[in-house]
Amino acid sequence: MTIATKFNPAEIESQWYKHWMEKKYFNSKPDNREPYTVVIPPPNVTGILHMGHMLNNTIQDILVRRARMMGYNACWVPGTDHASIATEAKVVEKLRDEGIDKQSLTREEFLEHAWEWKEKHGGIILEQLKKLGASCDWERTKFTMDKDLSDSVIKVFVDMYNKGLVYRGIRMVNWDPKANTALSDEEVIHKEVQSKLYYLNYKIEGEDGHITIATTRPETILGDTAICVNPNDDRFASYKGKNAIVPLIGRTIPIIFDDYVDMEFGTGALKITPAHDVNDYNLGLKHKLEVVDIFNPDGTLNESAQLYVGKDRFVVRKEIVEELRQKGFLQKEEDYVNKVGFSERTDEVIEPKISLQWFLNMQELSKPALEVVMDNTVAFYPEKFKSTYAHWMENIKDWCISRQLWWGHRIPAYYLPNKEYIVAETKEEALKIAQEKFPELDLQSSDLEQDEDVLDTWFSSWLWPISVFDGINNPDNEEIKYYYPTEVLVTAPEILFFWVARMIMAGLEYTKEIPFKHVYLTGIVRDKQRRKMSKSLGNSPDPIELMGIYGADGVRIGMLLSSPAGNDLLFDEALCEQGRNFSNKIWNAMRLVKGWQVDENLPQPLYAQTSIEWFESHLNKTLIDINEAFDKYRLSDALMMLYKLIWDDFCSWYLEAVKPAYQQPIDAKTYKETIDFFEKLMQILHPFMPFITEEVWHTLQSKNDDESIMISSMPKPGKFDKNTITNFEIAKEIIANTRTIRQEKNIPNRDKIEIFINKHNNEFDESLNDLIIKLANAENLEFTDSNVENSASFRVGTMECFVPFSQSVNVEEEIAKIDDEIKYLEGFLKSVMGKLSNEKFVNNAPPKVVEIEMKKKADAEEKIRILTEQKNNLKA
RNA sequence: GGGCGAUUAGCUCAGUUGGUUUAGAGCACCUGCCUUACAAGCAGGGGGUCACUAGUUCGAAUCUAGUAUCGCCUACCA
Repeated sequence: MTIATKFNPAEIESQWYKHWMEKKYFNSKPDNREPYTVVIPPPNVTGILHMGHMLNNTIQDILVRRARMMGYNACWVPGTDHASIATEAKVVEKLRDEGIDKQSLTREEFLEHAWEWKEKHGGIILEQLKKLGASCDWERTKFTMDKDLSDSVIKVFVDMYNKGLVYRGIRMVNWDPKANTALSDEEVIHKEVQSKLYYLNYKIEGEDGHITIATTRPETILGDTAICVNPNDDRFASYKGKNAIVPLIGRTIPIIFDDYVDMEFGTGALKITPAHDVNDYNLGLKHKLEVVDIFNPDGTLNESAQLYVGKDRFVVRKEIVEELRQKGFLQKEEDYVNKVGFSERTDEVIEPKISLQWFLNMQELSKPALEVVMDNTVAFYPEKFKSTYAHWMENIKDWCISRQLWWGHRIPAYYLPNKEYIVAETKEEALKIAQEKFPELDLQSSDLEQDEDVLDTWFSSWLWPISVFDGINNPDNEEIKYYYPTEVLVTAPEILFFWVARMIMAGLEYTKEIPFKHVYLTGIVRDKQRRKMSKSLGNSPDPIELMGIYGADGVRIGMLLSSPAGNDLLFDEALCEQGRNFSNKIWNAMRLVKGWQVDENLPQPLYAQTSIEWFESHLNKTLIDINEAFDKYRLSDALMMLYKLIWDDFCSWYLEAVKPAYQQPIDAKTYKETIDFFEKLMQILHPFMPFITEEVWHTLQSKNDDESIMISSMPKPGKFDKNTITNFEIAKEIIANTRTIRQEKNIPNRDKIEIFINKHNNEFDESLNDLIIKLANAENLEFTDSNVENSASFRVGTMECFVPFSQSVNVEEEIAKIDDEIKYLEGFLKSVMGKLSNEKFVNNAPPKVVEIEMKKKADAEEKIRILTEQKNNLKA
């Protein structure tokens, strides 16, 4: 049997994935095992796989595969969300390219195009996840606009309306003039921008004087309905009861007084535009000001503005400044840095706009959702996000849930000819209610007009852990009862509020239970310069290409190696390279083992027996540590422990130790143990590197078609013996030291050396001799009570080891080395003595600590004694 | 403006309720090796007054306060 010297992932990865699918290993049905449920954070249908998905889904797959091997009924539900704004924008753009204007289509026609687009592109990302090895139950794939999920959304909306939580109202909302829709506060990103502060003079009515205000938005003066000053500001006291005149349009507006105004800022006088600024809006309400809305939904000026009608707000800003300057209203302009809101989806500058929208009252919903996180019923990993969460939940505002779009869940509110409206799950039901409520109207179905708007996408995502199991429509169904609450949600901290918090609220409201027990927050994937990876920067590698180069296993390892929970991951292809190298190391270890001839009659050598005992203990101990790391979601730690266990301990020490001489056979017992160890290591590694582990597991020992590492039982840690591990460590240290001596003294590896050990009262496990002789390539190992002439020496603990060599010893060099060691020990001893000579330490420190210090002292003194003696011998 | 968090080796990070040989890992780096599993490798090695200052303590990377720098969240100074 010949095995390629270089591991080639491409060949095996697709083959194994196909095999797992055919065998339905990813599929889950309720049974009597304990469930381990994970719902995928649904990527949106416009997306293609990026590095953030890679990290996120790798983590989920690791957790799910491990749970499956540990005997849980693991179920990972995949799916996508419909992404109202992003998808609608894509479809509109595509139609425009085809020369079709959205406005020329009916809602139904447009939706047909949208569905067509979704069918074509919506599944790309899920297909890409398969390349990564994701062990999702694909038969459960959901989409937020599937019939059952849509019904859930509508049902919840109606229910919340009936409970008085959903209401309709005129509010200042975040308006995206590009997408032509309102947004929630969470969809607005505030950025600092360089802008200008314009000082404008408003004439005082019936006087010669003027009052100067400062504004960053001169175009909004056309919507001004007051000027406001602080009542405590003496400069403006004389303006009480007077009016000002808006430049250019000559509107007369009152000068009002409110201590909201900051006397220190600008001129101390503030222009009030209630229609286009949240604060102004509130002041407007308080002082009963007129509201003049000067903008069209697309950000151009409307008739109410009187001037510049039909022109874009930013064009108008430029032009109006010029006009104001020319006509003498502009006193001065200053550079100014302020924060401006941008749409998360379209990057358009948000326009605060008064409009009639649907809102969800968050006050009551947020309270229990805060509690369950604070008391760790829902545990956050890392825990630090609890405080961020608390801060948001304590300052929560109502959620604007309506969007002026077509793609999404249409709001089930039906308007009647008398301007009343009915909220109901279907038009028929609405009609029935309306007929009962207003019998005098003699209503027909055709009299009811459904609200044109759709719901925020998050209004469907927040039900995800419930709705994928149809728990809203059928609260008592077998699946929701079995799979819910889910185990862990793996997601990015960016959507803690958008999504995580709201899922907890929905979960508690509709199932009376938390939706997940743990929330694992991953870091954000950045490039080496700490920039967030983004399409516009072009700094994100294509994951599919990466997997082609390094293998899916390699990329998975690369993603995980350096990404502790909650810390941003500075992605570097070198990490994937490390992953690939690891694959290759495993591959070659397999080649070595598979190349051995087994001789049934050969007795097991002592060195092999010792090594097996050690590795068994060491493996068990490490497995305990790995399991602990998993319990704390410290996945990188777990991986690193495993990485070292395989590379350093198994390959570099164990295999080298048991490896038979060139072209010699190995004894059957050692061979079997080695295969066992190798298989166990592959099983422990499988969640991290599913493909290569399956391949190696099958190659090591032929398995039948119905066996797979992914459904095998995860090894459980057995007993380990501390002494066995410590003794082996001593042997390793002796061997490493002899290698250093070889290098220093230019003793070729193939030349045998001799080793003499002066134990100086130490216990020494002589069963290690055989192993040391083998790995140090020694002729023999002897014990001595005295100094060994003409040799290089080193110390392991308080044991002295000598390696004689033929050339004459450079005494000065040896003495210098010993002096260095003594110097270090003396410094060390001094720090120990500092403690021990301090009465307070001896009296106050726990006896155990004092004891340790005493031991350190004794050890250091003994070492110094030995070294000094050695030095004297050399001098003699 | 408010809140949260960070600062440990060239880089990315551990350091578990203050004490375990005067700080650990991976990568990178340096030296020597094509030693028949692996140069995508092997063997060995160097490298940090734990941001700064003061304090608490017998003892501080770890606790407290302040300073500096950075990051994230949040807010109505036009």
